[in-house]
Amino acid sequence: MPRTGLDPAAVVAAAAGLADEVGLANVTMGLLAKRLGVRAPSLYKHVDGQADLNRRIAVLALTELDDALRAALQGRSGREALAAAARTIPTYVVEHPGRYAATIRIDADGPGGPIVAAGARVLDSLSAVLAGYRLDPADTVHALRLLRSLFHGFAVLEAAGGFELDTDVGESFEWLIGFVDRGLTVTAATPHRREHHAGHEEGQR
Amino acid sequence: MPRTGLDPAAVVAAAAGLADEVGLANVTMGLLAKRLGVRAPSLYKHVDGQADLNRRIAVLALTELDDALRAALQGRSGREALAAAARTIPTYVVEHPGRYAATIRIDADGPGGPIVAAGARVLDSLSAVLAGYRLDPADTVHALRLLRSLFHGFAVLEAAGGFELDTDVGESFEWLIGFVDRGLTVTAATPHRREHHAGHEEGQR
DNA sequence: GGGGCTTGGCTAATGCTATTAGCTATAGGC
DNA sequence: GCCTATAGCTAATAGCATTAGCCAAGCCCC
Repeated sequence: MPRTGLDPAAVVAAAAGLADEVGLANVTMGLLAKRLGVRAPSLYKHVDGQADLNRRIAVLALTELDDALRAALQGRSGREALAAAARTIPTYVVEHPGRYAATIRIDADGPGGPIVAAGARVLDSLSAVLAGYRLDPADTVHALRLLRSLFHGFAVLEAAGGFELDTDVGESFEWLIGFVDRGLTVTAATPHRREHHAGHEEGQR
Repeated sequence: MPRTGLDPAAVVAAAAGLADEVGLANVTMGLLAKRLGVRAPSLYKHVDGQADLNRRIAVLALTELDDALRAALQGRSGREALAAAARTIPTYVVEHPGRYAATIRIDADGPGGPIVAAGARVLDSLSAVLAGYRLDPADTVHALRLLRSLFHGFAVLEAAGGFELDTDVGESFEWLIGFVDRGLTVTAATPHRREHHAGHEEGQR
């Protein structure tokens, strides 16, 4: 039994590739082992079972996604940056559906965990998009959540083939970017008009 | 072996409840059978295996969600309708995470399938929200996709506990509704200015 | 009211999955 | 050139979905 020279990174990379090819759910230890020219139990010398494997794929995916985002944002700002970021995410999801799926079905990972850290870097990159709009600081968190929800939702629905109608998805995408861009622009111009949420503190000021 | 009086609907209902309690992934045939006071193989007399069960849960969830949406939209329009719809979805997802999860991990279902039909009804309800804004018809499809992506993304992220920051999620939610409402209002006022997508047809006109 | 067919429930068996235990031989440090 | 840590192996266990084949409960119709 010759040493194959495996290490955790190689196992995770192979698993990620396999996930993109056959779907995350179909990545069995046996199949992955075969891909690596090894028997299934040997994988446990490198990763700590399937849950751990999923977590590592998720970290890989978030890291790659963040790299792609940073590259796309290089030298852009404002609407350009927004469009670039918005395009990057669905592109990644379509190219690497298995990897991205791993980021969704995470089985918890403490606040200090590597998944959260990798996710935080992605959030930082998205924040960079917002920086160009010079929002009121009080609006920034909300806008960030808007972008996250929107990009995530759009990417997932597109990857799942959820848009049945025949109107071109790319066209919707451009429309959507324009919509958000205009919205953020006027938000920046009229900073933080405090919405009277559900009746609290109306009246004065 | 007394007849228990099961039928497909009862099995699906039990499975949906179980999914909400223990998570969709942990709904095993054995556990479901135990819940129903029956042995696992007996379930196959009512349901065609696990894939079929998932599909049926998805249809149930989409139907319930649509009912909730219609109820919430009764007598409302414009921003009121938007807010009501937007609130309904995350509420449903938080209350029925297992059921909603089933709608995401669907393993395809032909264009005529019941899942697609149920999804279409939800889309119709969302369309009703847009009706109040009197958008240019050319904008409607895009706006619909915006709402879907946004609501879906927000609901999933909230249910997954994806919003780490300490700023109140409810506050973000109100902010987000205001953002979309303002955006849709101005879109209605300046109908369908054709975006020059990616460089095509600029110049004249 | 009884005979027969439909059918919902059962047990037993198969095959796939992840995972653990314990062995062996290899590669690198000295 | 040995010694040790360890990458890989085989064998075994346990949980899962699913199929095959049996049996009795209940309903329809006479």
